[in-house]
Amino acid sequence: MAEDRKPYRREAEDKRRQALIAATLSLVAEGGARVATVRAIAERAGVTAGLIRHYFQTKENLIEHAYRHLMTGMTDDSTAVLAYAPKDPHARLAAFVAAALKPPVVDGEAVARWASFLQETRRNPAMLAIHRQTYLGFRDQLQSLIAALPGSRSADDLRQLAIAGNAVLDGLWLEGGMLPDAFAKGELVRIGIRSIGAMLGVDLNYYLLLSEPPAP
Amino acid sequence: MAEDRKPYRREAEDKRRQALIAATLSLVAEGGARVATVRAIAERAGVTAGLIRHYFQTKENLIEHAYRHLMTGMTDDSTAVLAYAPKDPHARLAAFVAAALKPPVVDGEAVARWASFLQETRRNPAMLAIHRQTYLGFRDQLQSLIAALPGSRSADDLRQLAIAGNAVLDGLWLEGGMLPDAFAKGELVRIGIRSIGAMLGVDLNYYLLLSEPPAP
DNA sequence: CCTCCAATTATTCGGATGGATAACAAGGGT
DNA sequence: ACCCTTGTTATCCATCCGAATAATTGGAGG
Repeated sequence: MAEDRKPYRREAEDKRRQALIAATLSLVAEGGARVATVRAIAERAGVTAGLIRHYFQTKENLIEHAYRHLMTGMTDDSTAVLAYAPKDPHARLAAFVAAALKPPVVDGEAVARWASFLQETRRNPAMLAIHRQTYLGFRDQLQSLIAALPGSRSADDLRQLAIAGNAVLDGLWLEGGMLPDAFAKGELVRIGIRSIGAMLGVDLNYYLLLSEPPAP
Repeated sequence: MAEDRKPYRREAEDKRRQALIAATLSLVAEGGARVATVRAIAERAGVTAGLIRHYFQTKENLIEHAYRHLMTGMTDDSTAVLAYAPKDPHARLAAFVAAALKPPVVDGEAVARWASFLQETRRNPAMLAIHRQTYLGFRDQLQSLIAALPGSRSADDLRQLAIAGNAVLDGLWLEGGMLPDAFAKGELVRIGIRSIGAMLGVDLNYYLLLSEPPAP
């Protein structure tokens, strides 16, 4: 009997966990939760199925880690633009809104991943906690950008504007990802800037042009 | 051998199909797509698993029918209010927005169902077509309500307002269903009315009060 | 160069899944 | 009253799933 045992390298715990999470996310993006089986995940990560349980108590635990990774990553993609944004609060808000309505944030695969996980939040309290945490995190980010605008607003006013602005971004992100060819290039950004500006009583479009001069 | 064969009644094709679709939706709402197996669906519908293939070529086909049923039902719940709404176009729009942001439209189970199906739209063209059709149907409904307002708007303007308004409703519907206790009673309606009104330059809240006098 | 822990693979298990086919019977047609 | 169509149940099948356990081997420490 020729025993051909798969050769392997030992890797750092962190590297393996990251690889398994990445494999999970890519599989979920392609085929939904159905195809993200322990065997498929392991194969994509270049290991065998048993190893998953060595790093995560259960498959659900791996799913939770992948979900948190996905959500914090998307928030980070939106907030990253603030590092290079101008100091003017209007321009900062405009840049944030625009970033949230363009690739890589707006992306069909991201929507598919997000939806796949969403259904799990109903019966898994840990997943629901991650959802709440990341949703409120993004909304607070938006709220602080609004609060930085000149003029004073009541706390209740700020809250309502942040919820509404977040809803616009969510809705546009969703449909832009699901039906990309139903919107012209740049249309989502234009609509988002216009409507959030209208809610705040500010012409954000002007400031967007300031922070993003047209390419020559 | 005591042969206990399950007694049964023959039913009209339509009745059986409806029962199977209803069973599918209720199962998906409770436990996501994972638990909506042919056996579970059949049991909830009071039949045996084999019957599903008698009415639907495959399980996917049943899922498609269930998805269409869900989506058209939700649109209908929102538009139903128009039958009793006043004639004033502002009040009609306000009533429509309010209906879309209250139960039974805003509902955690509905969000769960919707998300479960959403992931299927990426690889199943039939499901994507249903999504596009129902999304555009709802948006067109909103656009026609906006078009009925006094004052003339360009076609492009109308389109942008409908997309933005729809996005607000989508986003609020989503988070209201996912995190019901993160919002005060009536808060979603207030925010939706306020922000869509701001986008249109109209105080919709006034008209909402007109069409919905406070209960005594 | 050896040793030994643990990272990794391999094997096994009980059960669930969707689909296919065969057997049966309900109830309308005549 | 008795067919006979077909709605419905029952059974079987190949496959896959997540988890548990056993067997190996990589590679760091001495």
